[in-house]
Amino acid sequence: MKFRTIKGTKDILPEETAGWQNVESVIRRVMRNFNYQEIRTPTFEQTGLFARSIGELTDIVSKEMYTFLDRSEESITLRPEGTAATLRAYIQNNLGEQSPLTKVYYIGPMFRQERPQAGRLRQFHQFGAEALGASSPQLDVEMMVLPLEIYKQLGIDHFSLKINSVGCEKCRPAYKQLLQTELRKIFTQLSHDSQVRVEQNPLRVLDSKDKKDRELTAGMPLMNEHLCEECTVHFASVRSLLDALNIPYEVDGRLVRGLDYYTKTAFEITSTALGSQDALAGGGRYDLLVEELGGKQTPGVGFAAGIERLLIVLSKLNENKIASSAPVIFFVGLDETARIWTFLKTNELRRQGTCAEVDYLGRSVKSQMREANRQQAQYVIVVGEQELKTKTAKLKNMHTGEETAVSLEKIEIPS
RNA sequence: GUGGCCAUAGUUCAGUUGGUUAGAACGCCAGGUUGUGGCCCUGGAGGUCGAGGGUUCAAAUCCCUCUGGUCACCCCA
Repeated sequence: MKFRTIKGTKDILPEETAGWQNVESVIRRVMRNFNYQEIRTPTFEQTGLFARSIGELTDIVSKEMYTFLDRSEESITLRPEGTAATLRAYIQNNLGEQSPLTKVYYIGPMFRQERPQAGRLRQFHQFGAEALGASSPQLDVEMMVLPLEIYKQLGIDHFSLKINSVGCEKCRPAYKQLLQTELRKIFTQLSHDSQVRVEQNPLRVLDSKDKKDRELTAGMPLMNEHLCEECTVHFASVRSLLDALNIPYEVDGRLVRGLDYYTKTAFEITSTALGSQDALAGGGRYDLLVEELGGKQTPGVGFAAGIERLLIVLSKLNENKIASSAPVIFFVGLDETARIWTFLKTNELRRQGTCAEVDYLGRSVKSQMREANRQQAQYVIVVGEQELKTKTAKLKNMHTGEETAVSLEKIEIPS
């Protein structure tokens, strides 16, 4: 075979699209109910936008981005996530000047050049939301409720929500130093990856998946134990709002997440139905990011969720079985005259809003009937010389096998 | 980026210790009396055995390289 999809990319085939569309429509419906409006940004941006927002030292920026020079030698990157571009659009179009609070959602492909595995692709799809302009913990909670509600409406009830507070510019630096001092004491025993992080991003050491690192850092001070007054209150509000909404969650003091821009709240939703890539959604607050990207100081919160991973969970639970569309009526033409008539009639019905189909391959009656059956057509009308002469035909119900007379002038389909 | 496993019809898989024209099921196509599907029956098409090299009288089968897939590490959606 000459051409294949690029490693880590996939065709979404006709038999799968009904399931995708169903998921997308639930996402859009829930977003609408929560009063979020869709935003669509380009799939590629200036490389600097991502480097600046996500963080130069993160894995995403340092080794996973699809970056290339375009013909004018500008460095371009295929978006690895949705927040950066959304905020860029927010700033560029002065959305903050038009209303004090902006609530938007997006849905579309993202790109990261990682080694593919279960639940991880190089082009994958995310949906997510951002609320810009308010620092209320209510919005932090809304960002958790949104994906949970979408999952619930799709029939998923088993997931776990982990939350943490990663502090702010006031309390994080002091904690960071404290943690670094502790980490340096056990430096030589840490895994290579963690050693690198001790200086660059010590909080991430606590989030290491390495078993030995976990044991070594077991008694270490946690960020959420060293929050400033403002962050403490904020975190407590988030928790009490979750309690009030009866949403089960777990405080995980080690949760940091891989993007540098989070402040205060960080959260993650995981599912045991997934393999080792078990994160279904993640998000958090980013009160410094808009300013970092050149906008006015604006607080914000958001989340992002993977659609492929959601579909994996749904298929494991045997949910989201959406039947693809089938013709309401299938015409069988017997001779050339009838074939032309059925083709024209099919077009007429289609334009009136009925899904109709004919045979285009010049097949036998038996074959045409088989085709109608294969396509799960609801009704079949066989048209030949006789039918065209009398202007009446038999409407066959393919489910019951029953045949009733219909006028070819005015085809009425029982509802 | 590192590692394990895998690669045979459209699909899911068989294929003995290397040995004739590489099989099955499902799917697809066509028939089973003059113009009717589903079940059933009959027949048919469809494979450079991932690619390249090597060992051998002989390779789908053994060895090497590459490519692709998959899972895991790392990280994340």
